[in-house]
Amino acid sequence: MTRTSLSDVACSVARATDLFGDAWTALIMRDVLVGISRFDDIAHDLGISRKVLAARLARLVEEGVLVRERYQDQPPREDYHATEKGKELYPVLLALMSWGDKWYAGPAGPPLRVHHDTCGRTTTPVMTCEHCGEPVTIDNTSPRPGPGGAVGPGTMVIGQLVPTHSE
Amino acid sequence: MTRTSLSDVACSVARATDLFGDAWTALIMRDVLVGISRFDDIAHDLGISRKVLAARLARLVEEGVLVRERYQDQPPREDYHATEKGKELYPVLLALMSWGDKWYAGPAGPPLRVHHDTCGRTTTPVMTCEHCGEPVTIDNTSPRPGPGGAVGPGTMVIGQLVPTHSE
DNA sequence: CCCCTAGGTTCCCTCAGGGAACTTAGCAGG
DNA sequence: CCTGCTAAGTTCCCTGAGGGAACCTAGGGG
Repeated sequence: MTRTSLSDVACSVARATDLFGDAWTALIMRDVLVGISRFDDIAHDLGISRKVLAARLARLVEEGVLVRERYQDQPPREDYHATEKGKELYPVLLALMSWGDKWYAGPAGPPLRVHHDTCGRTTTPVMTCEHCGEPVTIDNTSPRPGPGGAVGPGTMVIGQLVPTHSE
Repeated sequence: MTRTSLSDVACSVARATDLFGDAWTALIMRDVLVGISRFDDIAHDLGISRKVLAARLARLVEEGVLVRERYQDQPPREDYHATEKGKELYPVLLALMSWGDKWYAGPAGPPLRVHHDTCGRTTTPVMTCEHCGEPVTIDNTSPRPGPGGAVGPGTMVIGQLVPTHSE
């Protein structure tokens, strides 16, 4: 398939998707971030093929999202931990989880809750503006061309939309 | 491949990933949300195989994320628009974009900026707690079992982690 | 001596994705 | 009238990625 590599496209969604837009990668990151760090544990937890898991982990290490660390010497054993870059994928997982909770939770409610240690409450995370703190939605934002080029899939349209009408 | 359907797993990340954890789906949603609504336009914009695009659109309509609407009668032509459920995927895209901007933007900066109409500024969206408004990160949160069952991949670990030590 | 554990690698098979040609249906031009 | 264009798919064949299970390697332990 060669999966049409998207990393060269001038769109950060495409770049992120090139790595993260894989059924397993998100779940592997969830596991690692939640504390499941060993190969066999992840494999068993997800029911993923060991071959695919090895490939995904190698890719994630290569991308600097995970690090492979030796946790004992005799015999040598390695496990995986999130780097800063990896930890910052947490909001993506939260966004996915919130959406899944809202639209797919059964009558019993969501299978998992997130406790916000800072304020001591169960939280539903919200995407807000760093400046005003108000929620950011599709309806109260508009795309603008950025400095990093405005060509390629998707971005091309922004150049057409914005100058004419700010919709 | 049958891709090991994850929708039956008691984890909202897995459920969302089952739909969204696909290289193309995120990009299709980005296009539709940004105003690219016609089949040929999306196909051309993304460079996606028409066969796969038809399949993804059908799936998204089936899931209630998009609606197929007739925009002219003679000849009959249909395009695609996001439902409320679809629009709420926007935070997921924003999270992906923010992450991609931070870690993959070239020296020129991000290819696209988001203008927050509410406050009139270019925004970097942040995941915050709905209660206290403070940022939500992996380090200041802890997972708790929810009402919707605590079995299945990933969730099983929460039950082991939380009662013993809140790490 | 054999087996166990942990972290992979190798094998074969199937099926999803890529790419391009074909289909359908109305309208437009010569 | 015949040809061509547009938009939205559908069909075809081919490749290669994912699933599943067996195998490999290296250090302990009984």
